[in-house]
Amino acid sequence: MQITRAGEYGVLGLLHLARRGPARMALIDDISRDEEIPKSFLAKIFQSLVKAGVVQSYRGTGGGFALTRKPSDITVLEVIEAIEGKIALQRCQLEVPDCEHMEGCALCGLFERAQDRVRAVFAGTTLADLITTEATLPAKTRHIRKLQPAAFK
Amino acid sequence: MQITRAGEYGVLGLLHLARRGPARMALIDDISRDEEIPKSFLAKIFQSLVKAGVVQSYRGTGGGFALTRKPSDITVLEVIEAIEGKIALQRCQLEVPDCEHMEGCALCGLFERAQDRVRAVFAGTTLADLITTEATLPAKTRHIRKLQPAAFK
DNA sequence: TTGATTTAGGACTAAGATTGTCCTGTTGAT
DNA sequence: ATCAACAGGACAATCTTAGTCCTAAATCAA
Ligand code: FES
Ligand code: FES
Repeated sequence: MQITRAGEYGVLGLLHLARRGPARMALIDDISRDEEIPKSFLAKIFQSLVKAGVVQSYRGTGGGFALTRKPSDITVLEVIEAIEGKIALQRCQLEVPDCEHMEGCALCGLFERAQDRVRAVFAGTTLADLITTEATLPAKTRHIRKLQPAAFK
Repeated sequence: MQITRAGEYGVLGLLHLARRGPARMALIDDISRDEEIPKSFLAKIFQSLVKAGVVQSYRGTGGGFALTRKPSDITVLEVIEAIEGKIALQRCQLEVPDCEHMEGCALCGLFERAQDRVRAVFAGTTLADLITTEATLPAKTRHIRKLQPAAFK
């Protein structure tokens, strides 16, 4: 599976949360508006993130979502795989492989190596890293501009 | 775009050709049968490879397909991108980006880095490499078993 | 307790991509 | 001429993506 909008929206949504600072909550409605992500789709995505334990949800008035950990402890890999399932460059690389050329095929090994590289890149990047990078980008071309970074413990 | 069956079939088809040795031709019919790839689909795929200059086609009786270069001069990247277009982990990475979060978004940079790694892996592997790897795999689990490797000049 | 607010979860759908098939050429050899 | 083979386009079935929508459940507040 490739990285789809769902994964991208998930990371962007969490970045929004991360920029709010520790334990600050945000409504789906607000995130959706600020990040320009379809609301009901984002709601669905955040359900996966709750299940994966990346965020916690609170219902009712004054509720919303909050990160369960510091942004520097949440990797992009974790977020994307929580939403899309394990990253696989090709069907042979899935948990239950469904490629009929299976069993030690040379090509498979290559796909696996490539996939490992991708996962390593994502595993080595946290939400905090992305926020830091964001700060180095020219302000007018930066995607998220509604909130300033805040300190996490 | 992820690596799809078309790309996989393309590489497998070329490996078949490579195993035949220099300038030996093969019919779509034969490749299709030996590699267990749907014939008309493979025919379509090979059209792209002809256009990309990786193989040459000969029509009429005694025709078929032959590699235009040594297997050690054909990279997997080249083959896959000839068939599927440029490898992109995500839509932001396409030639004409269609992501509305564009313009210096931090996430984009990350996707780009991951994608570069993938392309590097594929760019660093040739058909000859795959054939060599194949030889180290246990015979009964090897995918392609119809032909033995032959020396290319 | 009633009602407003907010997430949870499932069913559903439209559009697009993938994975083919099929038919009609075109080219070349005999 | 005729047969063998690729070329190319139109078409179709299936799957995936990218959502929407509706009902329920939890929570808070008056
Ligand atoms: S088993 Fe699918 S490409 Fe090797
Ligand atoms: S522009 Fe699409 S994720 Fe950055």
